[in-house]
Amino acid sequence: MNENKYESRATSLRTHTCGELSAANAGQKVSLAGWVFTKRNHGGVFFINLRDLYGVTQIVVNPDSPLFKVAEELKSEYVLHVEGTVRPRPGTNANKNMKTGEIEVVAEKIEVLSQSHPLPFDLKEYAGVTEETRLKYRYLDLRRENMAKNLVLRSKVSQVVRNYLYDNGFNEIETPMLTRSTPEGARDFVVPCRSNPGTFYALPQSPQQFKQVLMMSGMDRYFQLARAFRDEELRADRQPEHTQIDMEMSFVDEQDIARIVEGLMHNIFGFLGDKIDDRFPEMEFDDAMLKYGSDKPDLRYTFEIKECSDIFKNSQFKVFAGALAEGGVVRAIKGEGGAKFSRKDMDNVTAAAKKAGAKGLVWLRYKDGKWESPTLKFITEEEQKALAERMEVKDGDAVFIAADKAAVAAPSLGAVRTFIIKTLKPQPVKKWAFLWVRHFPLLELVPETGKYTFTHNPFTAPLPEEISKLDTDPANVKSCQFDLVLNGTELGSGSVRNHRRDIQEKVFEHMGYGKEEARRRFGMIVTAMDYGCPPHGGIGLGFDRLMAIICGTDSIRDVIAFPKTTSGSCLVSEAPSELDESQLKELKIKLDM
RNA sequence: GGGGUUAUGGUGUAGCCUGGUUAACACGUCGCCCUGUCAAGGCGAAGAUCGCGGGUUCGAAUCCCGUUGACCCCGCCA
Repeated sequence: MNENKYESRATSLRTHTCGELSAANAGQKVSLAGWVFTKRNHGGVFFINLRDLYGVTQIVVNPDSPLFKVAEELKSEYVLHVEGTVRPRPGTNANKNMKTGEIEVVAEKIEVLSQSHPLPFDLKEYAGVTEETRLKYRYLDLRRENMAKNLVLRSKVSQVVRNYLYDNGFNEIETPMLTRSTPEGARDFVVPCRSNPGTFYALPQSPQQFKQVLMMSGMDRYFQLARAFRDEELRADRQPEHTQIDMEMSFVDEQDIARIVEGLMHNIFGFLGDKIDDRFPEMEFDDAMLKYGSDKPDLRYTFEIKECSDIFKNSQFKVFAGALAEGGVVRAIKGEGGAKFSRKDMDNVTAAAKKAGAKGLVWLRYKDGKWESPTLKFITEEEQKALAERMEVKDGDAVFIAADKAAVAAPSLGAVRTFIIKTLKPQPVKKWAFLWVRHFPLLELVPETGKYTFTHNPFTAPLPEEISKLDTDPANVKSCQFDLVLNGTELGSGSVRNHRRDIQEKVFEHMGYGKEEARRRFGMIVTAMDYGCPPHGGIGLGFDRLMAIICGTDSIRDVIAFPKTTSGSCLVSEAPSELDESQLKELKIKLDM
C-alpha cells in the first residue's frame, strides 16, 4: 500500500511510532509515545505493549531498574512517553506474529502523560462487545485495530479518488449545505432560519441540482465528496447522512461517464492491490430482471433464471396453468447442491420468495436421476424430463419454480437466487463483479393519480431513439439512466440529463407539472436551462457502501467514525436533543406535542 | 407505520421454554506470588435487587400486559 510522502511522524515526544522499529534500529536511543495496551509483570522482568495508531512495541523494564516501581503502577490505557534503547529480543524470544516482534525497547525513562479508568470493554479484537456499547464509547471503539484500519483506509481511498479526478480535469466545488426543501423524493431534514421567522432551509438530499447548474455555468467537470441527508427510516446500509462521490461532466454521453468511473475504480482497486475488469459488463435493466430477478444482480455467481413457460404450456397443474392463462410466466432457477435442503430450508426459501411478492414457490430436489417433490404428482414425466434438460440438473441439485405475472416471478426468483448464494455458498467466479445496469424506464405510472413519476431523477434524459415514445407510450420510454453494481450492491446511479427544454418540459407534463409548477418546484435548474445548457451527465457513488465492501463488513457503520443508530441518534454525542426555551423563542417556534 | 430478535456484575454470555437454595461462566478489576512473556501464568477476593413499569402467583431473571433502547426486515428511501 502506498505510504504518504510525509513519512516521518517524529515529534517532540517521539522519534518513532510504535509500529516502525526493527532489528535495523538495534542500539539506537529512541523515544515512543502511546497507550498501554497490555502489561505483563513477571515479578522480575516487566513487559509493556505500547500501542499507537501504527502498531505495538514491547517495552522492557528490568527488576534492577529504578523504573520498576513506576512500571508496577501502570494500568491499561495509560498514555506514556518512553525513552530507551532498542535491542534484539534475547534468545528465542522474537515474536513472529508482531510487526516489531524482533526487537524490544529497554526503558530508561517512563513518563505518564495521562491516566485512564479501567475501560468499559476490552479493546482486543477477539473480545466480544455489543454494537450499542461500542457506539456509546465510540472514541474507545476507534482505538481497536479493525476500526482504526477502516478509517485510515477510508482516508487513503478518498485521496485516491481526489487524485484521479483532479488528474482527469475535475474541479472540486462545494455546494451549499443549507438549501431549499423540495416536495419530491425523500423527506428533508430542515433547519429553521432565524432571520426569516417561519422559513426553513433543508439539508441537501444530494447536490443534484447545484451540480447540474454548475454545468450550465460552464464548469465542465465537477466533483465533490459530498454529504447527503435523508430523513427516512434507516437500515444496516443506510444512515441519515451519507457521503457520495458526486460528479458531473459536460458534453458527454453514457459511455464517457462509464469510462471515467471505470478508471476511478481501477485506481481504487489497483491501490488495494486487486485487479478488476478493464471494462465493466453492461446489462439492460430488462435483462437483469429477466435473468437475475434483480436490478442489482450479484455477478460473482453466474447461474440464471430460466424461462420454462413452454415446458408447462399444457400443464394440468393448477398453479402453472392458472398463471399462464392469465398471461403470466413459469420460470425456474437451479440451486446447485440444493437437494440437501431440509424441509425447513425449503420453507425458508419459500418465505423469501413470498416476501418478494410470490404467492408460493414450487421446489424439486433431484436425486439419483429422479425428481422428488410434494408437487411432483402434478408434473408429467415428459415435463420432468424437459425441466431436467432445461435446468441442466445434476444429482444433488434443487430447482425452484415460480409461476406468476412476470413482474412478480422475476423479483421472487431473484430473492431465491440471493437465498441460494447465501446458504449454498457457490464458488464465486471473481472477487469483484462490477456491472452497469442500463436503460431503466424513465417514468412510472402512479395508479392513484393517473400521472407519472420519475423512476430515479426528474432530469434524466430519455434514450434519443425513444423520444418519440414520450407522446405515445410514456410508461415504456427507456432512459439514459444507469446504475453501477458491485457484488450485488448498488454503488450508485447516474444518467445523461436533459439539456433540451422541450423534452424536459414534456417529462414535467407527464408528471402533471405545467411550466409554472415546474418552475416553482425545481426553480433554478429550470430557469438556468433557458440560457444555454450543455449536454451533460454524471453519477453519484455511495462512498460509505464502497468502503463497507472494501473493508469486508455488512454494516456501513463500521466505516463511519461516528454513525447514528437505526433510530437516528448518535449515542456518543447524544444528538438529537431538545432546544432551550430561549432558542425556540428566538426562532419563533412553538412545539405542539 | 408494521413485523421480528434482543436487554442478566465494568464487558460478553449461560440460566428463561418446564417459576422454587447463596443467579453460573469467561474476560476485566482488586490483592498476593512469579526474571522472558506477548490474549503471560498460579492462588485468592470484590462486584448484578436480571432495561423500566404493572400484573399473575405462597414465590418471578423465568409466565402475562405495557413501555424504552439497540439490532434486523417490510413499507419508505427520486
